[in-house]
Amino acid sequence: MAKVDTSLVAHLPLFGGVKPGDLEEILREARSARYPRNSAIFEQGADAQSFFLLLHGHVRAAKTTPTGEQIVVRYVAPGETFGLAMAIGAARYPATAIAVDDSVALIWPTSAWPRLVERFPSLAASTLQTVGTRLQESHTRILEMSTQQVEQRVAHALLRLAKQSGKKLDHGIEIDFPISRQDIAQMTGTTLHTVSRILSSWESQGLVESGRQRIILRDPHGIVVLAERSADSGAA
Amino acid sequence: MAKVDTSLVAHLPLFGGVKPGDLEEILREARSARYPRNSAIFEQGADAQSFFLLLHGHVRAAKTTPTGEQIVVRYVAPGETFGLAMAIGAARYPATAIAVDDSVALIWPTSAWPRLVERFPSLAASTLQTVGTRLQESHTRILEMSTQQVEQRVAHALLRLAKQSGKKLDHGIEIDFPISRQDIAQMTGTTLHTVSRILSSWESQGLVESGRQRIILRDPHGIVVLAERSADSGAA
DNA sequence: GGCCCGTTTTGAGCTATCGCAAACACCCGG
DNA sequence: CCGGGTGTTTGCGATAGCTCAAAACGGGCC
Repeated sequence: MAKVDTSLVAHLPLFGGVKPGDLEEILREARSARYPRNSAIFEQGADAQSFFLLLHGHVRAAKTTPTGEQIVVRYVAPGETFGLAMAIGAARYPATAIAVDDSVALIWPTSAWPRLVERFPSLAASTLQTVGTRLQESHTRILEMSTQQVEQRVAHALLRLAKQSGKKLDHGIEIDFPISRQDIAQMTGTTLHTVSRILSSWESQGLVESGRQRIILRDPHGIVVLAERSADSGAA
Repeated sequence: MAKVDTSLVAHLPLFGGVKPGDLEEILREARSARYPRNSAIFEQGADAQSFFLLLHGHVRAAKTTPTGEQIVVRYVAPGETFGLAMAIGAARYPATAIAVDDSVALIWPTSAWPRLVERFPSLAASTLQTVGTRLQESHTRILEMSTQQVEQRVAHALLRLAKQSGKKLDHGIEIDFPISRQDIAQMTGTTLHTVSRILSSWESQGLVESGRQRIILRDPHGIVVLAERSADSGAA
């Protein structure tokens, strides 16, 4: 088990109220692991034995229905925690986590959590913040799904991805990991067909440039305009 | 300010790790207030000056878009906390809270939160659990909105309301506060018209009995069956 | 007791989006 | 360099649910 350099993670909000020396103690309880692209990190319904902090790569958290339909709960970017089932009192993971790119994560055993929060109460506080923020994002997503049309929802989704994991190019912003039409459909509550049609249309308007599991926002502002349009006035 | 009887609230999960004497200290920081039916407790966007524990009545938390459309985030039942913006690091309320029935709540000033969690770390832990549970419910709701038809979503919504706030009658379960077709529409991402049609149809099948802001589930099991039906086989 | 207002019901047409199906493009491995 | 497979595009019909409209209903207030 390689020792983790504290400087890599010290600035994360998670460790907000933690002294550098203490940070080392926290990290000592973790190990790290590599996950190749498309490998599963944990499966929905499995025992929540660990929680994670992503160091490199990108992870997709997805939830599956009994009938096999799936939605993408979120994409995890480096510096974010995931698999926090235990902190919220769940014994099993409520979703499946897949590395969408070669990824590296720190891993703590779930059993270490009670001890850690007792010793470092600020961990509970910052985790509460994190989970609270996700709850708000969740509500925003519900609001969008309830009130907006598919095109607007896709626009919002792409803008969020760009903000979270966008790589700035001189001719736009590229989403920095492989993402398919299907994935976007599962983020917005629609079908890959509809997403494909929308992206095709946008491409012809010069708003995006896209290909196999790859999307570049050429005109982010134009997409913002689309996203905020209140359901009338389509293109002629 | 009337003193609050600790026995009323001691059993709540929120106060799980708190000693009875300490509980008294926590309650001393709170005041209580009455909210008449249909009055606002706080407005979306307002300064989050307080957080609340509902003692009696029912509260609807709703989120509004810039264009005036609304969704119901959740209904709060007695014993539940709401308005926790501060715990999750928000300076303003992300939703509006309305008493849907004459209600009574305990109120703490937001400013007391840091002190309370420092003194009683278990508060942070139990709040984390609460928020985590809500996050999961939120994800479930997104999953439903993405994969189910309106009728199933309405069925699920009513079953949840019945579980949370159902009053058992000999001829069914009544939802124990005034709730309109519009409210249900805003919980499920549809329109009051569609909800009305669905309830009419259910009524003719003997599944429910309903009227002005009033719903009784006459055949809860039948509704469960509806809720779980996988999008095929309608009635003949 | 009658009136007024918010809620509910119901009809009829419309359309955004789905579902199915088929052709296509691109990337990787051999 | 070619073959196979996954991901993407596009056409076409079907439809669930929306929108608009109007009437009926029910309760509380004066």
